[in-house]
Amino acid sequence: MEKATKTIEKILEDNNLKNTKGHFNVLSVLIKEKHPLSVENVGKKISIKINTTTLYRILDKLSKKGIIYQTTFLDGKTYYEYQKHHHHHITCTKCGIKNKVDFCVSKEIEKINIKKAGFVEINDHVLEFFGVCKKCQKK
Amino acid sequence: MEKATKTIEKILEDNNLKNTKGHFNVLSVLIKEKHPLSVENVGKKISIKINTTTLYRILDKLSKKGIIYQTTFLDGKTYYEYQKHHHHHITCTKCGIKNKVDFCVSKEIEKINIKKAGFVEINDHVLEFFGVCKKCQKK
DNA sequence: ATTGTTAATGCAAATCATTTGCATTAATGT
DNA sequence: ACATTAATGCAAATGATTTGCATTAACAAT
Repeated sequence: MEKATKTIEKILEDNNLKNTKGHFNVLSVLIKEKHPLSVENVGKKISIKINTTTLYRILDKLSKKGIIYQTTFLDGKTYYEYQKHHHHHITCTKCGIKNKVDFCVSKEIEKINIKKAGFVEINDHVLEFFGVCKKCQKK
Repeated sequence: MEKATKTIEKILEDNNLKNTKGHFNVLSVLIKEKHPLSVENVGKKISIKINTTTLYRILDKLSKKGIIYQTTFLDGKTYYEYQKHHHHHITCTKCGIKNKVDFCVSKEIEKINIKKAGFVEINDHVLEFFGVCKKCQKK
C-alpha cells in the first residue's frame, strides 16, 4: 500500500468516517489537486462512478469535519480544496482555473475598517482576484 | 415634479430606456438605499406590483448599462446597488445587512500577487468582510 | 390625436445548483 | 456471521434565475 493511500485512510479513521470508495476517492482527488474544484469538477476527476447527491454529501461532510475547505465563488457555485489555512485565490476569467494567492488583509486593517463601517465584531473576509492565466494569454 | 423624479427620468433617457413604472421604481429603490439589495429585497421595497421575471430583467439591464452595480455574495445570490465606484462591503452574519467599506487592495499589491500566482493580466478583485453589526450585537 | 414599431411586461415552463425523503447497501465493532 | 448505523442511490423537491412566447405600453413619426 502506497503512502498516499495510508494517509487518506488515516484521515478518515481519525475523523470517524468509514473508508468507503466515495470518501476515499473524493479526498484523493482533492489532495492531488492544487486548485479549488467545484462539485462538478470533482465529479469529473473522480475515477469511480458516484451519484451526484452522494458527492454533495461527502464534500459537505468533509468540509464540516474541517478536512477540506469550502468557498463560494462569483459564479455562485461551491468550490472545495484541501488546504489547511486561510488564503485567497486568483481566478482566470477565460478558463476559470483558480490559483492560490499569498496576499491577505491583516487583522489590523480588518479591525480599522470594521469599526469605520459601524460593525463591532470581526469574523472573516473573502478576497478573490480575477485575471488571465499564462496559458490563456498565449492563445 | 420633485428633483429625484427628474434625475431618474434623465438617467433612463440618457440610457435609451423607456420611462416605465418598472424602470422608474426599481431605480428609485436603489438610489434611496445605501446597502446592496438582492432581487428579493428590491421586490419587497418596491411600491408597485411587479413580476419577478421582469424584476430580474430590469436589474440585469440596468447593471449592463452601468447604471447600477452587481455583486454575488456568499449566499450565492445576486445583489445590486447604485454606486458609481469600485468598493467593498461588510456583511452582518446575523441579519445580513451590507455596509460599504473604504479599504481596497492597491493596484501595486494586485500586480505583485498576480505575477506571483503565475497570472499575466489583472482584471479585478472582490473583497468582502463579515462581522456583526451594532444592532445585532445589542440583542 | 392616431398609428406603428419596438421595448417592456407577465405568465408558464425550463434550467441549474443543491437539498431532502426514503429505501437499500455496505463498513466496522461485537 | 450478525447487528448497528453510516453511506449510498434514486426520485422528487427546492430556490434562484432564465427562457419562450404572447400581450401591452412607450414613444417617435404621421
